[in-house]
Amino acid sequence: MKNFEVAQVFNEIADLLEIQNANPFRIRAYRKAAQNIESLTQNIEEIAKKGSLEEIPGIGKDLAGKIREIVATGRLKYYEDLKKKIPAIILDMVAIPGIGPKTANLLYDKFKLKSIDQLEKLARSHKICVLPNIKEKTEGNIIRGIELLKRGKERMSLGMALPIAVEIINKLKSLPEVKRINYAGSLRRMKETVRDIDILVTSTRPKRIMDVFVSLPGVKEVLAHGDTKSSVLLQGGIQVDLRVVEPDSYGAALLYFTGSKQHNIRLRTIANQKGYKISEYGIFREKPEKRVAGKEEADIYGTLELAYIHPEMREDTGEIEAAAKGRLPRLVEEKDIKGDLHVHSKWSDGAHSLEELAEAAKKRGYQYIAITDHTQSLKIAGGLSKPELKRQIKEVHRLNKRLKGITLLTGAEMDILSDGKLDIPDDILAELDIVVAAIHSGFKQSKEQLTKRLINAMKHKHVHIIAHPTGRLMGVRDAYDLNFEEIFKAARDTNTALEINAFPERLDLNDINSKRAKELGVTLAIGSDTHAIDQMDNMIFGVSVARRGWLEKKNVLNTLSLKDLIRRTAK
DNA sequence: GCCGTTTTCGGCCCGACTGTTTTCAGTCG
Repeated sequence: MKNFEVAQVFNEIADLLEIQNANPFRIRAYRKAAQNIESLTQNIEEIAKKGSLEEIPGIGKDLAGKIREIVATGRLKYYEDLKKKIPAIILDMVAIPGIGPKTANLLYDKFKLKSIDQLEKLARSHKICVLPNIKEKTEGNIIRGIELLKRGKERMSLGMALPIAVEIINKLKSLPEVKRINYAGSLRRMKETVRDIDILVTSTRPKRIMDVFVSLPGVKEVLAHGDTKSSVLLQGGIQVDLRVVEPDSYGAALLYFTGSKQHNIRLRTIANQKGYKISEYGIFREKPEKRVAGKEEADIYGTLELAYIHPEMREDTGEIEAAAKGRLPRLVEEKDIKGDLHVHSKWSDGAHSLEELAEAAKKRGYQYIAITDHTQSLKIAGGLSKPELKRQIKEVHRLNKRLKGITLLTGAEMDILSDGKLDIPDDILAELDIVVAAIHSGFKQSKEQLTKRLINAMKHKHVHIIAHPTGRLMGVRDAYDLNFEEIFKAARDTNTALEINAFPERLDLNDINSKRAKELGVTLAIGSDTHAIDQMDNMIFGVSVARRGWLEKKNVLNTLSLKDLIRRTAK
């Protein structure tokens, strides 16, 4: 049983309770528990086995019992009973944007609906407006909500969202009315996927900014257009929310819109305990009411006697406690990265020559990059045979004599065969500076087999890094199931680095696994997996995962200088 | 349903926008 499966049950219970009009705080307790379980770095089954479920924040006696039942039987009677009481169509309706529990119940009671299609027909033929408080506009909203749902409000990758946000910001920046502007939300927290893009602006003339925003090119539909808050849909259904506040409220608003929701709730609770109130306009002393701060985020944290918390950590997974004790990690930054240890060239499936790659790396300020082309069993990617690899090593050495200010490291991305062996013999591996190993086939093996396969590769005396350890490709292939505790311990014991692959569809290891790996003393390597020069810029996404995993400079292999790296990788 | 240097009971973050009203409920973030 995986953590996210337990979390999903609790989230669905919360949805069901909402429809039943249950105590909102009880509903929140389920959602909070779900979120905390999802962000655990350890497997919930093992925590249950140890009997320490109630140490998880938000898990008390009752929920601990429910978790034990799920872990033991794979089911939860309470949840199944609840589902029986509520028609599935009501749950479906609540999933439509704009329809909440109240409206869904009302619609069901009146029409005894069987399907969403039926609801759409009723709305289109103006038969819903017989209900109280529903007129033509609401019918229109229901139709639009159904269309939105059908199109699917998928989360988009960070790599897709960030450039869109930057483009909109650049357009709005040119307005003289715009003072400060930044993106917020899960994008600023650099979550691997984001649902919509939040942008915050300070201005004393919000109306004009709103008018420009809702008529930007690319805006397909305006969802809301108020004085301080507007929402639009871009082509492809991407939602962008814009909020305008006074300059004095910038910090408070940025804090609020960056979230996460759980982080904000914790801060507001702490504020209450200390006699303050936080809103998006500032932090206020309650009696007598007086604004204390709000212009900068750091001032609000400061008022609560907390150290400044970087956006990537704001998930209420212990960062607030750490900030109170002054024990926050000093997060690794992009400028700490001294080189890239996962780069492909024309020799296999990359687009550029060794020389072009070296020049691009130098421009980025790197000291080194490792050329890690595929090896022979990965035929589809033009993997190198033993003689080809030998020739490449010679070529790299020859180039290094000529290159100034950048060093190419010899390397390869070895294929880990289905039995854990590598596809190139040891004598040549011994000549390489950096050996990266990865699984490219046989994904369907059992958890035990895959775990063993990776550990065998780590035990190999020449392997330095395991690339994209779980093999996931977002939207294409799920991560394969591994025993992470064993993998991490083996990585630590064999002095093998695990990769955070910076490719936006991979980001593998992810944030949660990286955090656990660090806790167990594993070193991580952030690799861009570049196949074309532009992709070197993806490094920022890998660094974001590292920051979300609380990693410091010392936890990341490629923050080492060339000299230290060579010393460290001499196995 | 959880939680406790105010508490084992009584709290639990806070505000904007919309559509329908004419002071507010519902929904959303």
